Amino acid sequence: MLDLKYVLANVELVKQNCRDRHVSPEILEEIDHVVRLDGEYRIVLRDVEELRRRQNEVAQSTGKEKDPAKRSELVTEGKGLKTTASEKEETLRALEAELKDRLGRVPNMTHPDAPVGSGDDANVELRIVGTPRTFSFKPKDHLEIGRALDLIDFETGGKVSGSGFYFLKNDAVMLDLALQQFAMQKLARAGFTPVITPDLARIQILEGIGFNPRGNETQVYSVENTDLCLVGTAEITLGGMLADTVLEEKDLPRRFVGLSHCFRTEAGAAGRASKGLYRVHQFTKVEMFAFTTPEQSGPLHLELLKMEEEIFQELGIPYRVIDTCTADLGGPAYRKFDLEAWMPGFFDGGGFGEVTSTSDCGDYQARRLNIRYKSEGQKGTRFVHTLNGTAVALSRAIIAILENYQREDGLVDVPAVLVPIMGKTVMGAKA
RNA sequence: GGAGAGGUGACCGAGCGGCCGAAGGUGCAGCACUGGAAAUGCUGUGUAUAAGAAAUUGUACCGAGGGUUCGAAUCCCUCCCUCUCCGCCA
Repeated sequence: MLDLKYVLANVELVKQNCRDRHVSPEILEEIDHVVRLDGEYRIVLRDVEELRRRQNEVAQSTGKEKDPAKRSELVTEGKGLKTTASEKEETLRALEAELKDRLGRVPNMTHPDAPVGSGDDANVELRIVGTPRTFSFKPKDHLEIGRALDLIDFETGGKVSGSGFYFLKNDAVMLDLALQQFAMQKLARAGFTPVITPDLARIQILEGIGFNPRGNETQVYSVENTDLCLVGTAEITLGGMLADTVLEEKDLPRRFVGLSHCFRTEAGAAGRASKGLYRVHQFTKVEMFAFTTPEQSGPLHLELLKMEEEIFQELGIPYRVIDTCTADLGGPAYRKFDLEAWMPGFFDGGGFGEVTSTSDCGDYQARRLNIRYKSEGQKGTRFVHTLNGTAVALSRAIIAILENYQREDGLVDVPAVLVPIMGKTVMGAKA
């Protein structure tokens, strides 16, 4: 959620930002509604506060008044005030709810260096690291490899849970667990606090992070008859962890690395690059999350990106770094970098596929989650900045490893850094 | 799941329906005392929001949401959470 005061003072900037982001035209109208509603809200608020002031005054003097006649006069006035006030308060509440609802739909402002535009043409490729391997044979995609080596079973996933679900088997299980270990250990060493989070979270927390659990285009599974949703990422639970708290500046930045299962309905994603493990309803993810001061967020964003790059460098997988254009930023993101790994089976002849991303969300999430910090010797509090970044999304990392490390004999080499964890050098060999 | 107890400020802990944004303590900050420190004493110490140059003043907040009342931290209802005991269970 943006700062209401900021929006009111910068209506044109906020609108231009929305145009840059190619959000739907209704959002631009929301901004006008916000301005209008704020005006109405202030007028009613003034009335309500005046009524309450008088109410308090009357209530106090009633208590002190000994003369029965005067007393009952005051009681009568108090009764009247109560009726008027409660009506006005209802109006006020309605206005406030609508205001917040509409304001919450407006996306975050954008980093001045983020490329403006939409689509892959507008995304800026910052660098390519590593060289895609040349195969002396025709490389398979991860689906073929997975089937041939009995590593991934989509048919059974479909039978048991529906399309988009799968069973990992045999060495794929070991690979999945090894990647979790690898990422967790690396980040713990780098000063991130390891956390295993719940896989469900309250609607309110989802909304604070910027998800929309309600509505038909939701990406989120909800649990019937509760206010709980299956999380789409540990970003939700990690961010929610400190909701409604006030931190000390000296404790910032705080870095966490969380593990959770991630559930996504992928509504409306049919037809998009969705082969095999690339777009699934459930996967496991190791996620970085940080709470910082406004001054720290920029540098820390680069730190998260560096971690993501190191992980893929150590795994020996070529990748490129994308500075995400305005239209592809999610609502809460102020700036976002994506890592796209080389996947030899991605389309014919290979291609880059997104494997991780890291976002600097500024105070957009902190405002609605009410996460603040205070500085020593300074009065008042400020909202923290939040950042998130994927360490490893297991599904897509597995694609990259299977496809990049496949051998002519059909087996798959284990990346060197994972050998000590997996305790073997080759995957898929019959025991 | 059953029975009971409880949720108050950074923390502990009082609180008769009006004088309670809330005693007292701890912690923290400043000042005094000291060669310096400890101990001691004094003073101050929530958040948000509106008005104001500021001092200050108004409003809201004692788990959340409703209700009773002229007036609720205090009474009633619902929900959430924590603790203890019993049952069940990975």
